Amino acid sequence: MVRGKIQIKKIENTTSRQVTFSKRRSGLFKKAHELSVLCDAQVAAIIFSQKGRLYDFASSDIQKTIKRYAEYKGEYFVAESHPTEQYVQGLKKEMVTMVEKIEMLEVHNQKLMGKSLAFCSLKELQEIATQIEKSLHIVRSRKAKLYEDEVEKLKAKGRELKDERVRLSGRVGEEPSGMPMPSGSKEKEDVETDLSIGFRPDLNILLVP
Amino acid sequence: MVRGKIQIKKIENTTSRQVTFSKRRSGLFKKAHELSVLCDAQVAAIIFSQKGRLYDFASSDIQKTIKRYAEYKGEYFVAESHPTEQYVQGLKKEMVTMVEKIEMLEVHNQKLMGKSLAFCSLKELQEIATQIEKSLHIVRSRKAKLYEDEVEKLKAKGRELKDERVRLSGRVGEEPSGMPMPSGSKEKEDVETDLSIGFRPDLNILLVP
DNA sequence: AAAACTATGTATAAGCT
DNA sequence: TAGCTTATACATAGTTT
Repeated sequence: MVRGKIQIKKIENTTSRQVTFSKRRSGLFKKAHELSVLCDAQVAAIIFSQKGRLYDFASSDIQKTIKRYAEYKGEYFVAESHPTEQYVQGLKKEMVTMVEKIEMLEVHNQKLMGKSLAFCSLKELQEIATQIEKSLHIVRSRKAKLYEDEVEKLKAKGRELKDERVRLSGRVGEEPSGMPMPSGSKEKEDVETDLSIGFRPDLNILLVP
Repeated sequence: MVRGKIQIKKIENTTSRQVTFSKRRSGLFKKAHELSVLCDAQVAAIIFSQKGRLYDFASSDIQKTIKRYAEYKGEYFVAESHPTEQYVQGLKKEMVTMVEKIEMLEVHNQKLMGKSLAFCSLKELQEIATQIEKSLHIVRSRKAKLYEDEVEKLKAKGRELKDERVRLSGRVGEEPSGMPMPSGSKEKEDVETDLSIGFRPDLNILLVP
């Protein structure tokens, strides 16, 4: 039995509040349903209880309704745990960093290639020149090393061939009707010349520091 | 006077439907408000009329409520005009391109600085060396040009100062009781020394190619 | 805690202005 | 079209089971 009209303010008694919540919640959803049917309207209602539990009602698909609301209002609502505007901002920030890095590298490259020097100070030019000289030295050393290795390989190959020839000569002695061999000195010259040709033209450039 | 209980189905009479919509809508919002106050709940209601007009109610900020709903359900609601997955994919693709460019530039830089040459062929080393030599030549030319310009400027300044001195000497002759002036030769020496000091130490480095 | 009850307040359909 | 009235249906606070 209702004693009199109630005040619309928070019900302090927990049990009573929870009961009222349950009753009025279903009443609200019933009214929402009736409104949607009677008047052919799209209705959605979302209720979070004091304890944080969600109750919802929608006359049709609640997602569609919320989406329609978002479009109507030109806003959007995103769960924190999903790829968000925040995430996109992060990507963009990263891209800005990368663009800066690319620009930095390009400028550095340009300077190392002797371009875009118009606004360099003498001091800066000196630093660049020093760096380039250092680089040149390293590259030339590396080239020289590679060349030496090649020469060593060729010499080894030459000795190998010479040994082979000696061995073959011995066998020729055993079998005098073998194919004719060129004289030892000529052969050696030829081998060295042939094998050197591929590198000699480079030597002036490669080995003059 | 209500004749009897009504059927919950669409009201066909347009006027009557609109009146009912208006009445029940405000009734629903009133109930929603009461529920939120009595039970300390977070309540939001969204209604689209048949004509597509939006009416909403929220006990607090409706955006917060919808966002909370999105988080609770792990869903998100996006207006069509907002950044899509497609857009994010585009950004990522761009980033891949940028990463590749950075790597390419870094490798190029390294080679120009004489690093990471271990796997370069002789031919490649030669190309790098040629590039570096070209760069060095350009940088040195530029340095020489800058230096020449500085020297020219200094010479001009020196001439200017000399002229000034000559003029001042003339005036001293007109007004013998003026403040004492240093001797002409001493002054010229001082000026030239001062102006040169800033550059002379660099000259040896700058001009020796 | 949940469901049922019931007296009473509230919402509202239809009529009226 | 809107606002007021009023009879009636409906919702629900407080109580009981």
